[in-house]
Amino acid sequence: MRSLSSFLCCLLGQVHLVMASQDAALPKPFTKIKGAERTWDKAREDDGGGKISWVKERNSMCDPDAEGLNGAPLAKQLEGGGNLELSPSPVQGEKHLIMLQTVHLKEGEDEPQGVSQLNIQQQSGVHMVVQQGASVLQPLVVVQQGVGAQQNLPTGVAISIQDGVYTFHDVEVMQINVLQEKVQAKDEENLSLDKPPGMILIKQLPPNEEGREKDIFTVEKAKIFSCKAKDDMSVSHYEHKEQEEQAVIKNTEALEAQKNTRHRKKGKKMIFHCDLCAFTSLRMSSLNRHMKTHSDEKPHMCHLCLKAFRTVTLLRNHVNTHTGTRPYKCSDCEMAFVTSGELARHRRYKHTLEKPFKCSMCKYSSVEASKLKRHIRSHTGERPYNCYLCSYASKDTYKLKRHMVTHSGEKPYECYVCQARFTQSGTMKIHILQKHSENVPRYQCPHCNTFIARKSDLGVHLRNLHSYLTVATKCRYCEALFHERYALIQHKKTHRNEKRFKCDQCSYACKQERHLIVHKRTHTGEKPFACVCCSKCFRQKQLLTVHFRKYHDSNFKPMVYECPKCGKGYSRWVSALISIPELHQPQRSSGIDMASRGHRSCAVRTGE
DNA sequence: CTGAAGAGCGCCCTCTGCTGGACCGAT
DNA sequence: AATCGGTCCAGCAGAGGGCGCTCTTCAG
Repeated sequence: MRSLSSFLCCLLGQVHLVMASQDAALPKPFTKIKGAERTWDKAREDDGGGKISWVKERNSMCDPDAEGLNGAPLAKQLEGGGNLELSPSPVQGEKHLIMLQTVHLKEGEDEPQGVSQLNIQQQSGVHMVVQQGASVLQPLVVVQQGVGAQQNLPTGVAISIQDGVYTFHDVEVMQINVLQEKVQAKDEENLSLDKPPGMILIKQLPPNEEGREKDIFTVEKAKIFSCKAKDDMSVSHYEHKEQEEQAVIKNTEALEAQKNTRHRKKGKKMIFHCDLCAFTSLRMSSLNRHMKTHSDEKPHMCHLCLKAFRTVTLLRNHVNTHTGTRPYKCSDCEMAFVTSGELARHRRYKHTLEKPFKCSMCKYSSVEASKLKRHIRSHTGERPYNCYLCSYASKDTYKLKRHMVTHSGEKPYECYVCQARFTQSGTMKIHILQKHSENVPRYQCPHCNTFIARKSDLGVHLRNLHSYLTVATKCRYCEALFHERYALIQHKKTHRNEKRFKCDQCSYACKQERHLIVHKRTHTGEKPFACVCCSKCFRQKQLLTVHFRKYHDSNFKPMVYECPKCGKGYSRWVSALISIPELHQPQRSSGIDMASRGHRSCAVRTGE
């Protein structure tokens, strides 16, 4: 299928399109509009290198006497069949609202009657015709039955003006309106590439090549309205709703001169369609009711809060929220709801567990279609909601909102016990549970007796200590091999209290290697620590330090521990302590009979 | 014209798991 | 005293459940 951009270029002639794009195969965050502004030459290239014809149009596209590019009358060109050249660039600085319609035809069905079949291009079942005799030239994009479906594209994609991707199934009538309107210089300044999806930005280029680079924005916002397009997952109402509304206003103004409602034959059925959006209906009453959605008229006012509503039903539902009236009560629980739909959905969630929306890629199913749509994003990776402060993009609005807290520094959740503040409610909840609850749940490791406060930390514990190591680790003290760190650590502890460092020259054994090294000096006679003052050598650094302080440091004042009973001084605190029998602490004794050397000696001395 | 039923969007919530800094005991 | 490693803890994001509300469709 030829891209619709080709069609529009075909239709508009020297018109520069800037459009929102959609990648149907791999949806991407649509807040970043991928469709870059196309250059004039690029547009020509995209159109198939001359396969597309161009039609020049004068002030009014409906003018049958308008000249083609080559100066021949338009009607003549049309009569000639084949290629029609359009060039809607009458006066620089004018806006256009193109009226396009797509009509699904059944196989073998001809174009609608009363339409001059100006077959601009026909490819893959899509071609464009121009309505004859209409007050406004209304080219129709005609889609033969099944064309859209054959693309296997998601339903509800009203139009995606990107090469090769656009579907019309589900959209019975589409209009692209190009309004002639004086352009303001300000519009040029406001021109942005970041137009929302579904917005077609059309630049009017001057007829001469030189002026194309400084083109004037003539067709600013030819909005493709489509209620169905809301189904498209790549359409962000979150971000573009306001812009869409502005576009609606613009188009509303544009269409002011036209009738609000028109009807058109589709086969033998009468189709009523809204001029302000793609809404269609077979019933006039439905259209009339729909038209109220485009108006601000809300005649039904709540007497409690003065809020106005379009319908009595809406008002009643609203008033019920004031009064707490919930007429629809669940028969299986205490829940009650304002509407029957809420009750039905509640029953599916809580009681019937019916989940009609099933994911084709996994076993997930959901009660609501929107939940399935959200779930599918976890398969596609689509992240439509972009943070404007960093590169983060979210799959739904709530996560983006939650993320924005990281920029504001806000901590909305406060612990009611210690007033500590948290960014997420879940974090606060676990804080209260761990810090302020009596029966704190702890998670026991299934492989050892370790208890860990948080499940997530148990996961870390399992990964670090109990995961299988393909390469076995050898114990540093023996030949044992272990594939699990925890087992190795436990094994090492068995070496902890054994005197595993043995002297090879005597029976000496010790727990620490450094002690063995010092001991071995008794065999070798090595005394590596020499005093710088008297050249006396020592086997241990500590002995040298004591020696230096005692004999060479004039500032050194040895600590004196005084016996609280007799006042005698001792060089070690333990000696003073054990001098008092009632304070005697055997564990501090190093095996030497300090008591006999302590107060007893003191008594001897004091007994003098 | 009205109301039920259903669809759709939005919002808020919980559960879950990962990450990195802080803390603390063992070495 | 320094280092290492395990646990504690808060921050943060992924995924999904549930409900409020509005709109469309359709039958009575």
